[in-house]
Amino acid sequence: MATEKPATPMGTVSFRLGLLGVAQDALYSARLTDLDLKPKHVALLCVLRLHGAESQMELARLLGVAPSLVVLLADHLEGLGALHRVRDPADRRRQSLRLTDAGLRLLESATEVAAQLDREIVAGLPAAERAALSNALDRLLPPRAR
Amino acid sequence: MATEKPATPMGTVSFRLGLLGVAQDALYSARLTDLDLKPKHVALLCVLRLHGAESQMELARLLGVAPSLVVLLADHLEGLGALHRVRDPADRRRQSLRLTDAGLRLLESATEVAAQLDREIVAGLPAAERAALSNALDRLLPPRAR
DNA sequence: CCGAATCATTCATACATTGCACGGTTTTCG
DNA sequence: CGAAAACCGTGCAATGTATGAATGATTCGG
Repeated sequence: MATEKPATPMGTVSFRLGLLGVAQDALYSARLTDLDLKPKHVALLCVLRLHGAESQMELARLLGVAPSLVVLLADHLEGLGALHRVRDPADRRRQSLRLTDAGLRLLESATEVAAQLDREIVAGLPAAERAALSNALDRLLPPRAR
Repeated sequence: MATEKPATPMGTVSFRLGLLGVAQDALYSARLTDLDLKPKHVALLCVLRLHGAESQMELARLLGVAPSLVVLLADHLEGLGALHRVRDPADRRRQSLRLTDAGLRLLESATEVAAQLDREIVAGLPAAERAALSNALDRLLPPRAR
């Protein structure tokens, strides 16, 4: 029979998920240095690409970070020419963040870096397990991030 | 057929693993406030419990953090009465970190917190997928952490 | 026995993130 | 219509986390 009460958190899924995820984040961050990006910048680009966002506030909510951090992330991405800030004419308090062509290309590069990481990391997993992992991640990811 | 080139890193396992893992780490950290612990403290306790360690240097290597951070983590845990520092008589440069009974109980509490998180998080997963996820985490975790 | 290497520790520093306050804008409602 | 309240983005100070370099004690190699 399986262990009912694991002796340490190492026996739980959530703790190991945290360990692995944090390591993964650090690794991805290291691989992104050439692109002058951090995982959070990439996350912002992803949301912009996949959903779009009406305002920086909405972005902050979707990313689960403070609005003032979105300012800094957007500042940096704007500095890279990855996006424009456009005042929403309907509500001039809001800034619409628009992905540029350069931003799209940057996102593609970041995608390739992540894909390369995938090749290295999940190489050792049998296909069935890999699919199950991918599936589980989809289900567990907070809806706001999708 | 599956998508050959995902449009964003959101299509990769590693990126989603990072997102989920970082979120998981933050959530676990929040749940640990009552115990006055952080996930890193728990990780240290885990290593001590599961493998033991001859020195703080070895601990740093196993945890993948700077030796100077182990000092701070051990300071805090010693303050909680979770462990003792004992000079290794064979090599008096080294400190042997010994788990106390209180440390064991603290680790058990931290384990229960993680187990509760497991119940909440993986509740929505079918048993087969849950097992596959657990299995995949075991395989992907850097050996040093096990 | 002496110089190099090792360990734990301290310190200064870098970095990410947050909360708060502020100026400009919109909405609510008397 | 107009004033008060709410909202958005931004700047700034503060917090917490982690690192690398310097220090002192100890051990190891030749």
